[in-house]
Amino acid sequence: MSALVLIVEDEPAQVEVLRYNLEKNGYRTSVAHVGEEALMLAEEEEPDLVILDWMLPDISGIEICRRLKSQPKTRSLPVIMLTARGEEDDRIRGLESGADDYVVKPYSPAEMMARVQALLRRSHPELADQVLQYSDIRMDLGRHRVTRGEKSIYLGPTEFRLLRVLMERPSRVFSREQLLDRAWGREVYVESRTVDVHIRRLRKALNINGFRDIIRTVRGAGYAIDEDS
Amino acid sequence: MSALVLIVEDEPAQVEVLRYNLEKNGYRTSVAHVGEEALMLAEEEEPDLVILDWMLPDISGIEICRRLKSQPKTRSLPVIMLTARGEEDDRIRGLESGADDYVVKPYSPAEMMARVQALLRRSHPELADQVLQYSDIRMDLGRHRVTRGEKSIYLGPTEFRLLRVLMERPSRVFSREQLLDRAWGREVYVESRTVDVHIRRLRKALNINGFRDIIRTVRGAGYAIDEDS
DNA sequence: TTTTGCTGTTACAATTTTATGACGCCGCCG
DNA sequence: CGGCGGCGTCATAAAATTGTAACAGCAAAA
Repeated sequence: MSALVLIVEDEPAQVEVLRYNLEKNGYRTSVAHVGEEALMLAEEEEPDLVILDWMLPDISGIEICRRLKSQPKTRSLPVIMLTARGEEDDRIRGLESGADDYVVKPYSPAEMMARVQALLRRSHPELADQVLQYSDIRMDLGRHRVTRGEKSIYLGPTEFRLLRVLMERPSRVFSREQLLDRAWGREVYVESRTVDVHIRRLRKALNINGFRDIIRTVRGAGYAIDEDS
Repeated sequence: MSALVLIVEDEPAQVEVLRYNLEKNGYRTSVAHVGEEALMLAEEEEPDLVILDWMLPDISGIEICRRLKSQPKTRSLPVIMLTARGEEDDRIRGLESGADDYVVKPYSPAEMMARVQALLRRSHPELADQVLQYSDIRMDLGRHRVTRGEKSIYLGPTEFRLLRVLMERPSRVFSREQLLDRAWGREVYVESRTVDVHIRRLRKALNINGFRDIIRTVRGAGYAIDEDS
């Protein structure tokens, strides 16, 4: 199970940027467009973190933050405040209201992700592991676990490293030599055909009960992990 | 999706050279002629890299670079500074202002492309794959994938290499011998008529559902990839 | 118009590349 | 020590790719 992040933001474009980046990093997301909804979802869905826009149609971000921090159930829920300008004043008021961190717009996605991870590490260390995700496959590197859909996938060490290499750059085709380099290590000498066998083992594990094969064979070139064919 | 490169340059001729070369390499481009526009586009369009001329009508390149580097949102946006002369002084000031690389005019397009790719590889490895593009055909070499319009085209290894050779120099006519050299390799001996057959296979794959034939036969000379007939 | 030389197409067998199943070795843990 | 899981290699089956020959069409030259 991965961390659930509640996004509270009324601008659809902003929501999409956040959602895209969060999900790419393996977090689940939930969205509230107005303040009331935010308070409700914070109770109902028990998110692990909230990204809260300063300006909202109904209740101000500050007020929401204050209310979250006054309720026992949501008190320890980390909040990242999203402010339009880096004005000192806003920053102070934001932190006074109990926000755990704040980010000024415009921000870089990487920066935001770093802060999310930092806060999560503080509150729920077990949720902050690095996770690779592609299509319905999830790799939790910290826990060394792979899931597809809801199913948990068991992989041997070599298959795990192999999948990791492929997942780090989805769609890219890796030659057998490149795969040997990256998943086995430079100084190991094994037949390049051995890769075939491990690809086969990986496929077998991944395609457990009827899942579509997600590893693409490129004749004369190598393998890639890919949505289609 | 390919990388978007913002060109900031007031001289139309320079812009065209850059644009032509960037697009040939599969990048999308966006152009600003003056500094203000550059800053705006850098925010609005979220380019993946900026090529920034030193001398501009309004704001100097250095100043723009400084501003880009001072904003959180654009801080990690790689900048290539374009300077008129290779004066040491300018170079130092350019790098001081935060540019990630600099190129002196006159430069070779190949050099510029190499630098663009190097910087992209550093910041967004997934966008740095080499892509050949001509008309509506796209070849993503890293993904080993060819598309025409929205359709994905499947090619065998030889057809893929053959198309690559043709795409690297659109409109140029290659004799069968040249094609054998480049797509098959020097030391292979095969009948030159074999090229015909592979050209046929390539055409068949490329003209999937009603696309116009883009391979031009030049009687007595060879083949070329070309917009018309 | 006829001839001649190229090119387009198709079918097919040979070759190359992958997929798969089996086997034996090795190291680790009980 | 014995069993087990993981790994690399091989042998063989299965696919995909490829080179050629043969013939039909077509274009340009005579």
